[in-house]
Amino acid sequence: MKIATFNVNGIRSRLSNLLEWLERETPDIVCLQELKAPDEVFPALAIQAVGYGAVWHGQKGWNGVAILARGANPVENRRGLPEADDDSHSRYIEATVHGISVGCLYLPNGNPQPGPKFDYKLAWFERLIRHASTLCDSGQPVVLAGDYNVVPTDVDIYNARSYQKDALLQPQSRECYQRLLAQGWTDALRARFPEERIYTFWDYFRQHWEKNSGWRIDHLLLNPALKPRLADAGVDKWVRGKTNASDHAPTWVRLAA
DNA sequence: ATGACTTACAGGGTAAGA
Repeated sequence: MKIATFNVNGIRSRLSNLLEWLERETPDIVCLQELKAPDEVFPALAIQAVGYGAVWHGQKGWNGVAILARGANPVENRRGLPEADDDSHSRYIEATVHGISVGCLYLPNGNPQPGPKFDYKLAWFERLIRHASTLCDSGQPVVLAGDYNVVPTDVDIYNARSYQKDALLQPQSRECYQRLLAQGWTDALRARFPEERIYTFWDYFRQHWEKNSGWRIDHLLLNPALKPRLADAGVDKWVRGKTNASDHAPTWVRLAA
């Protein structure tokens, strides 16, 4: 079973790229972020036509998350994190698929920092950490996947010095990520490749894709009930190399059975 | 310090991304 996360940077602008990737790689479960579209225009029919059921949580203009399942309909457990009734950002959706609980998240960027956007990022992260604790200990297999907007270490970006003041590299952001992992989660890509530089995002500027000047910010976290099934992990870089690509590439894990 | 790109919203320039 292959589970992937993909920040599409606009589901309408990226639909043909998304469908091409789904048909070529046939992931079983997909977490999407940055739909940038209200719920009523989510392209459910086109996605269904290539064999996927979906649940989605969008909004006008930005943010937006969805979970797709090949040959199945995800059963939605929640939309939005607990304690976030006044949060207008669509950044979290959770569903059960093939016996696995799937949390799909789009963590706030937080730039510029310091400032209100960074405060919002850290507050959102704290709510995620509290909710993740119950998921981690549930005894059920859980994957928590998405665009975390955190560069975990200096090995996870092509040039950490250039971005020392960026919200994604701040000690507070990294400390939150480490506290999340300390609950018992496994960062699947880093577990599969303990040393290598692996990137999941290349911005559109200065030919960064062509020069492989990337960042690792899309993560798949497995709880202890799921970790024993981790068989492989990777990044579908070919998707980033297509014309009209998202600035992120699909990032995935393969599970036994 | 800024801008380099891209998307959405809107029908032009601004907000947002990371």
